[in-house]
Amino acid sequence: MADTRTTILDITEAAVLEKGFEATSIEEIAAAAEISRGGFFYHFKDKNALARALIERYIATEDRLYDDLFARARELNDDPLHALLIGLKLLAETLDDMPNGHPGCIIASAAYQDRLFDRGIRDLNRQAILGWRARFRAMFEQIAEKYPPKTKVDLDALGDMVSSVVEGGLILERALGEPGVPAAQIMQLRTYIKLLFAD
Amino acid sequence: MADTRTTILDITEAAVLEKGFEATSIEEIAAAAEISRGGFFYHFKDKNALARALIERYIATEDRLYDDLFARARELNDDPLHALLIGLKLLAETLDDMPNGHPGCIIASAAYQDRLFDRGIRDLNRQAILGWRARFRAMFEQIAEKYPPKTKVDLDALGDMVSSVVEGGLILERALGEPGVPAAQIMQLRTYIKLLFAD
DNA sequence: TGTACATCAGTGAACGCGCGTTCACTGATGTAC
DNA sequence: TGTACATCAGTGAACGCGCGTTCACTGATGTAC
Repeated sequence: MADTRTTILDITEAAVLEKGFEATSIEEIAAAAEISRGGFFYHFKDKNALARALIERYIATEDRLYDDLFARARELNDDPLHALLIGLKLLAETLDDMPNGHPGCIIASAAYQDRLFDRGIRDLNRQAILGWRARFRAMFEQIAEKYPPKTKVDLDALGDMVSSVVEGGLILERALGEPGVPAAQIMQLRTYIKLLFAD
Repeated sequence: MADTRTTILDITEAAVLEKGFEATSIEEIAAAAEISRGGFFYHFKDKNALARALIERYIATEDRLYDDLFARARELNDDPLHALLIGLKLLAETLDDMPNGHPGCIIASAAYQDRLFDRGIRDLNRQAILGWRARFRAMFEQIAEKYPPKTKVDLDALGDMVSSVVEGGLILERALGEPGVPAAQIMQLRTYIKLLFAD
């Protein structure tokens, strides 16, 4: 079996996606990991440390996902615009393939429960989102050089739109109980980018 | 002074926007309303009834806001496309004028804490979002009739995009501590619609 | 005009439960000499 | 090869606090006759 720490993180991730961080008790995590409540505190000094570890792990995974996806897209087509359009399609497919809710929810939960967490965790969240803004902004700059946009456009806001549309889509998906919203929203963003840059 | 029930709802709304529903205690609401904890339960049978009343009130307000905004826009320009573009600009301005966080947060909180609430509240949330989808879808249908869209487009997903972009923008705004994100995101959506329909 | 009763809008003490956290202790494994 | 000690990965009982909720009671206002 995997080491207990990883097991705890896996269990917590699933529980948080299902019902949020505060509603997930240490008792329940410990039971699922088949250790006692006391045993849990051997691995994490308190509940905040658990949240931090979870978010750190999620951000690392998400960064790797974006790296892979857009590198793969770039291999398929060397043009910056077409690579991004392919990448967004791959992203939409990936979002659809995540049956138990995309871990993006974890960022959103943290944003909505930030009173529970300490400053370090809020900074983590913040840096992750700024990182994604910069990542996509860089792509858009490269594209804009080759394909002058049809209208003047705020590239930071456009870079944010990836995160914004995924997170917003997740909220609708949860509220509606209707899967596939984030993927559909990403495809809308893709159409927007196509209209904005392609001739 | 306003009646106590309304005072309680106002206090709760502000507190929920600041830190979420679960983190807002009845003790604290009662203290701010200058009544005892027991007195609170004279007005609301339990905490769930408070949540329901808050969300009902929010949805009604939001519906009225959309009614007003797009009616005003339609008065300024009778063309369906241009009316919508004006309406979105007005919406962006309204979002920027809400200093203490837009109550949209309340829908998002409810989506992220839905384990806390009963089925009735989840249905309320669901119906509200479906209502907004239908509202914007109707506008897009009217527009598409006059201005054939440049690409095939899923009008339901496009209708959802208003909610999705506002909610997603709110998450970024909170996580970044950077005001103005929802408005900027709405302006991006506006550009998309312009490129999609206008010649 | 006075009396009896009902309703409204609370008070404030008490209860019980769940939850995060602490702490003394334990058995298994690893390391030094 | 055996002994002593340290570290790892826990156990399980106990503590205390906050929170939602209940309940008997109360003073002010309204209504019937």
